[in-house]
Amino acid sequence: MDVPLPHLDRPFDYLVPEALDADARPGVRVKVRFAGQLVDGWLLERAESSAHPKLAYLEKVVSPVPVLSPEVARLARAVADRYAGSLADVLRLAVPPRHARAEKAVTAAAPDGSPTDGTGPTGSTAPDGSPADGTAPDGGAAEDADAGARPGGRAEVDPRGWRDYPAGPALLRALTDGKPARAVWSALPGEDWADRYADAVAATLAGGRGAVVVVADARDLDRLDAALTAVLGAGRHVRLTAADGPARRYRAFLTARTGEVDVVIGTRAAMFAPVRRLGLVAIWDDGDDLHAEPRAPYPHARDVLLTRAQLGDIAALVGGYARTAEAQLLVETGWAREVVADRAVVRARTPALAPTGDDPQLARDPGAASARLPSLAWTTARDALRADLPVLVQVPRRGYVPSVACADCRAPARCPHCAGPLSLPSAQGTPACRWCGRVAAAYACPECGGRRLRASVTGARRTAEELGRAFPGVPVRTSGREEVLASVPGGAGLVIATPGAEPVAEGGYGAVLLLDSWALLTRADLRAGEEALRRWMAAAALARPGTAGGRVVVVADGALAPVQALLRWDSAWFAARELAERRELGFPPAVRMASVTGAAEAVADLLAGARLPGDAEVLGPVPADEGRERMLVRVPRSRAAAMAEALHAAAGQRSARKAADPVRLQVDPLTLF
DNA sequence: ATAATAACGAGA
DNA sequence: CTCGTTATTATC
Repeated sequence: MDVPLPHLDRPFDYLVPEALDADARPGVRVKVRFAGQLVDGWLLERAESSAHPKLAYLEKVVSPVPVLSPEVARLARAVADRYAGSLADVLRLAVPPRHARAEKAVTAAAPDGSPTDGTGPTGSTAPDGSPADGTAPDGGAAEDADAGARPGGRAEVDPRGWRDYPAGPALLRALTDGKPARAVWSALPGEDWADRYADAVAATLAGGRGAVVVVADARDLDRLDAALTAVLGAGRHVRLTAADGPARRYRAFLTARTGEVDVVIGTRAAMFAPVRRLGLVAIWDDGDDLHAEPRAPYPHARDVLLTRAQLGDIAALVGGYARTAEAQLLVETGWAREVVADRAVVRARTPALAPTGDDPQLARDPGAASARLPSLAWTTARDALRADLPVLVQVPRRGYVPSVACADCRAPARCPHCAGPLSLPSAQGTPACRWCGRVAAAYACPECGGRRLRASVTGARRTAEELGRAFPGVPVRTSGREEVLASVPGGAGLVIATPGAEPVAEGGYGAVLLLDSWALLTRADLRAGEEALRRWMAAAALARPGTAGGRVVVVADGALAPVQALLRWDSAWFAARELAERRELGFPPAVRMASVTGAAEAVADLLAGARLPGDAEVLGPVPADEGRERMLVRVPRSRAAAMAEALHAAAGQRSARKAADPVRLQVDPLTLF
């Protein structure tokens, strides 16, 4: 039933009139009379009988196309359960709105009009206790390198692109063999990740199965699209993204649903794409916050894809230049195997990386001083430009959440009681926790013992003009929110980009400068360090290797862990450290958290009615925007399913008695404070 | 939203 | 004890 009320989140039985019998197949959209009015719904299954005494008739079959495949239906239910949401909400994300004209065009092209049923070839039953509910996933780690003889006659995919990663060729073989390999891939700097994903997709196709690949934004999608077209030729894959508009999106969806193509690539709108005999789900740069769906129940593309892999014996590939704590958890639990290069190869490929203090007084070169660049950054850029190589300058956007850090060592200040972030109500005020509200009067930094706190503020933003003045005669390009450049030519030139908008340079950048890192690192966010490293690595990966003169300068204290990880190009090390810290502090993904946001009484009401697991901790309240407040519920991962069910049920009770003020439930919200 | 159903209370 | 009215709760 396509109604958002949580207490109606269950199937209802209807009689099928004779006239609709042929069209009323599982997966079609229907209209039924419900509580007196016509509502949209999904036909989930046909049955001979019903326990319900008085049934109404199905009113209408909206379209005979069974847009909801059995595999996606099962996935949607699992995702709803994981995120304490309703099936209807997930289906709204999973199946794009119908576009009649697009439907006509596609069904005319595929005259049989009968989509394949979307289950994997193994027809395996879903093991319950998927990664969705947080239990340590069992079995199914990536298959061993020597997979043995394969059935003859299959096209072999050239594994050379993956040869820098010892486990890479085995991964491709496993994909071709249809094995549910699961890999966490750390891409080398300079790696053409899109080509490697194209290899993986081609290997999957060679094994007779399909693939879904999700990327964060349109630029990454274009790149992947081009790589796939180069490897597979045109017509073997389809793009599925909300940005293409309703008609094209629905058309792409149907092309996949009818089995016309076996490969769907796209932004997070593609994570539920129905693909025939799905054999591989892949995500690139899973740390990008664009992978988090902003509509209820706020599922994350990585988690949806991994749930999908778990439910259907499907291979999974989680890749990026930097590794997230979530990906690290997959590795540490044995659910996935890491695919990384040997240190010697890493060393050979990385640009020369160096930190530098950000005190502009140190800049003795007149050009550097005028641009307020640290001396090393300026000379590095100058040398690259002299060698007729492009220079990338990464500048964070403005607008960071103010937070409090130790004035001595700059470690973010956390509440001694619940490890929430501290804030300073006023310049001279006592710091207070933004989670539990406790006042931290006698705060002492756990890192250095310092007792003084400072509010972190962003420095003045360096502008393109300033840099242009520092390097007269050099062309300056900008790539940012308004206009994102995909690539720039290879000659001398300055490129100023905000994180995520860095263009690829032909032949690689001679120098990459990472400025204002201080602002990135002190954001009041659990993921500040991880996010900073992710952005730096994404930019630094565009530089030439050190052996070819590529240099990267990060304006940050070289002793800080994220900076260390960058200098050593070792995000696995950082992710392991990050995950360990989150275990200690009790943060996701080490635990499962849910946030309950709404009017104070409504939040209290919901939590009072929730039969939470005994070991659930309730933190808060803390003020949220627009006079609402927020409570956090924390449980061990083994209790994740129980917590989600309890919260969903409590929301159901509220909606059943028509409680007016809405409450927002979010499981593992991206930002905790 | 609306209809059923349960709960309640007053009057016979 | 029954009927009429009002809260409650499902809604095929």
